[in-house]
Amino acid sequence: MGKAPIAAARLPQEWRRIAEKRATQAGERLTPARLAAYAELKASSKPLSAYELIARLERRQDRKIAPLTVYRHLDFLLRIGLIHRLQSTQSYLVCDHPDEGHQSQYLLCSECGSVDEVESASVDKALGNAASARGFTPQHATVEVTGLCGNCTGAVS
Amino acid sequence: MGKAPIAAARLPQEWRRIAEKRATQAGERLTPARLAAYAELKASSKPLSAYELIARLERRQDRKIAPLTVYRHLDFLLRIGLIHRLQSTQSYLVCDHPDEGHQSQYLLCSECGSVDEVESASVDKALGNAASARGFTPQHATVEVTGLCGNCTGAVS
DNA sequence: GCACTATATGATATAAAGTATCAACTGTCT
DNA sequence: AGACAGTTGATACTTTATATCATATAGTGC
Repeated sequence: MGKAPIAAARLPQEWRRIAEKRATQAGERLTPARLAAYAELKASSKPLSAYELIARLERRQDRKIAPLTVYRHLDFLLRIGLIHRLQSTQSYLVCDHPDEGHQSQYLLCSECGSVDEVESASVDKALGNAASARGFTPQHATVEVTGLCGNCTGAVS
Repeated sequence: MGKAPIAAARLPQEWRRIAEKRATQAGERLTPARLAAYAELKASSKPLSAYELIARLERRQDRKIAPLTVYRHLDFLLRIGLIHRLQSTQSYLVCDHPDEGHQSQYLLCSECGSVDEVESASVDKALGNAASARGFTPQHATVEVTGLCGNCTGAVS
């Protein structure tokens, strides 16, 4: 079995560099398979479920891929902060702002499926206050708002 | 088949009345099976997964219950606002404040599993601002913060 | 009370999402 | 090249949730 290079979705150089940097910083390796998963998510206009991602990778690479394999890639990408998992839809999407120390909120349009990633300091602060008022020490916040995006607001019958 | 009354967990009268009121207001029926599911969740000190709930109901009623049945009861209870689903743990818990028009946030302790339901107006407001700044019309917000509760903060090695 | 209708429940099967275990490969360091 | 750590693959399985179709039950008009 010669090593056929893994076919991957097109990924802008800029994003590839960010991914490499993050991996290196975390002391992890950005392998072709991991990169392929990342590129596939990046190429999608919408968040993908793990199994949608598997299907797309299988189509592109023309071979079977075990769920566990992709879940490991997703774990890796989550771990180094390149992607995010939407809890309310059990799907995955690339981080728009893969900077350090971000705490994001997500606006999910129930009409068109688009997702807007927001970093609101005031939301962050309000949450911090609410938590500490209860003696609670926050580690991670899941903030996902469903509703209608700008395009879809008013466009619904 | 005589109708054996469904065995249910003890539910304080006050909560039962609230449940009946909410069901009536929604024009829905609070059947024994639905009430049993509600009582079982209420009796639990922690959120339950759907299948944990099924197991408990089966034990209490000493019979098999199909998943779909319980999911329907959960849907009902969610619909009329008596319970809430935690997205980050895929589990269900009774609403502490089953008042109208509540928008709650949840503090989940990763150490002891306890959950604190919070209604912070400032979080709500900050979220509303962030959304409208993007032309986004919110319908529902999922806000779940994991961390350490008051009891567990500092108690961890 | 008795049929009528809408809703709720039950039985069975299946889909979707995620994990466990163990073996084989790959890349890096020496 | 040899050894080690980390990564991937193959197979099976668990957990979470839904589809379909038949049966039962509760409220409504007579």
